[in-house]
Amino acid sequence: MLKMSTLFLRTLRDDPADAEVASHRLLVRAGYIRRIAAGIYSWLPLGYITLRNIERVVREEMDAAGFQEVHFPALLPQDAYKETNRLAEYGPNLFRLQDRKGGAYLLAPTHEEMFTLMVKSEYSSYKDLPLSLYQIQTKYRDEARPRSGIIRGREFVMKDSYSFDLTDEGLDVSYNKHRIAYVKTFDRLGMRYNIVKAVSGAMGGSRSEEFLAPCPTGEDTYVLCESCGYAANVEAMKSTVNAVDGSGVAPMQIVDTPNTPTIDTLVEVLNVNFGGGFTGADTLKNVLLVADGKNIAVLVPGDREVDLKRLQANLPGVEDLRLFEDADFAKNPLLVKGYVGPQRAQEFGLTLYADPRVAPGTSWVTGANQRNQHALNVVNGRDFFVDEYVDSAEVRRGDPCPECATPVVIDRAIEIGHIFQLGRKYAQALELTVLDGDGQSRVVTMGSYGIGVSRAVAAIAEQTHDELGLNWPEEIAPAQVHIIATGKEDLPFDTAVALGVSLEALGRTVMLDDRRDASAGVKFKDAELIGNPIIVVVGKALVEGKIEIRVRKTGERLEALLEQAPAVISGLLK
RNA sequence: CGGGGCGUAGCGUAGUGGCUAGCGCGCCUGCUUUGGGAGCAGGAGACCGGGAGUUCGAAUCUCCCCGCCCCGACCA
Repeated sequence: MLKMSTLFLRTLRDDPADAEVASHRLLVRAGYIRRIAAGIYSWLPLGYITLRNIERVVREEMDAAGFQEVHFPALLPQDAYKETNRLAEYGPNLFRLQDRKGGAYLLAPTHEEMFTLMVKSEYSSYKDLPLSLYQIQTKYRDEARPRSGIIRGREFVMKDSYSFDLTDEGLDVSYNKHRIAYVKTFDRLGMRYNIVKAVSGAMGGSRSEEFLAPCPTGEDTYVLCESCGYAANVEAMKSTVNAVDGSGVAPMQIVDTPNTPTIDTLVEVLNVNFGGGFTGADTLKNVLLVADGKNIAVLVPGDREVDLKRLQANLPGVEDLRLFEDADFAKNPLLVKGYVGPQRAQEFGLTLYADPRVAPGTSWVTGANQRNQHALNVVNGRDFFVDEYVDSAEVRRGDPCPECATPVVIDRAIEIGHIFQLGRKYAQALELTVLDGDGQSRVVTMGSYGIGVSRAVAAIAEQTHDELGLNWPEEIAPAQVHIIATGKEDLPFDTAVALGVSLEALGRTVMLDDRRDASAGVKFKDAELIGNPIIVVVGKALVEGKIEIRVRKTGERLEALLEQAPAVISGLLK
């Protein structure tokens, strides 16, 4: 029983000045966490109990799925990460350090390498597969910008699992087992979430999904089709636009459009000089970029921006992507800033990418590659030729669902889990092979699966809090029942202790506010701030032999006779 | 890394060159109080983020550094 008279806890009446998002504010105010440095937090008793409750649920579900728990050090030699090139890939995001002999170490940002090597050193036969291992470990990433309290820290607790299979079909099975285990886990954690298609990215691999907890303070943007259930990270959203017949379009025509370097100025001049009815959507925007040192052009409708994240995610292998700068224009005098058109892209040495919205046969107004001139009736496939179609335009609310064409909604969310078919990249690099039934050496295929455990504390707080404070689901609250004793006599305090003992005998976790010097008001406020699901008040109603029960989530209040109280309270919980 | 904001007691804050740096919460002592962050009285707690400078005099002005928060770039 957690007794508040001795609990190491100090709640704050005021919001901390350096906390903005609700989870951060409330976790600090309620005495769960304290900041040590940017993105680095200490856990006080209430916070640590909550964190361990989440760990417990995660562990139980992983074990139930037949995955086996191991544990690696957070402090590791750099060697393995060198072999997989992740030292370079992580760059400055990696905490690096030296031992006294000058040996190169790091604080692990994730553990693919170590798991791969561990399996390699123990197993060598296909008969040992499939295998899934996991750990719950502290990870370190030197984020450029830690933010939102515990949502994005530089030190965080993560559950990471890895599956090992001989075949692609086996990987699918392992992947699906993890997916099911994750659904069970997040359901038990009382979270609202969507399973969303994600981009596999440079790591390769065929399948990747994110578990996103919708929340306005989240960092991820995703699209959701409320009709068919399609959900995707904006980067992974597919636009489906069909080719049209452009054969009837009048020939391309070059017109003078003085001082129209932007879409807005162009549309204005078009409407004044060339008849009305033009909008930004009729124009074609030619965005010039440098991709790993190579000049490329991306075509999007003029009323949309290029989403750089989305573009990069859909250009596999490209590591460095940036917009053209003045210096780049200076080096390429044929490319006229503000008047670039795709008509001579290949001639100019540009690889021409187009968003699918710029479909074959569509006709556009675009730059004429001459200052102060634009071209009308520029038809894709007749007047310019796209090298490759790539989803790159910003995604908007109302865009058609790729599965059923219903307008999609866009929402923000916190990523709480990610399941990912890694394929053979790590096994190949670190030579994890097994012998198959024919005695042939085969590279193992892997999956990697993560749950942000400490982040889940914040995500749940974000989703469940109200204006009074935190408001935990019962599986993870510091205690299921929060008993408050009021008054100055011994009776309510003794009664509260006895009630707590009875509840614990029924398997319930109990927190008891037995502070003699705190007023009832303080105890009520603290109980609401701390956010345990059931608040029991032992006080005034005691003269009638009753206690008062309040359900934190609903605000519902009821009374129970003392002798029936344990059963009644317990009955309110799962 | 670019842009913006901020750094005064455990927390929230006032104080734009001039007395001993003020207030609220919290903390300690005593009395009173005990169903919605109680009252009175007394008290402890701050080299005003650090350094250098300007000045008779700096929390306050200047420069440098450090730290924190927000937006963006980046990133799970």
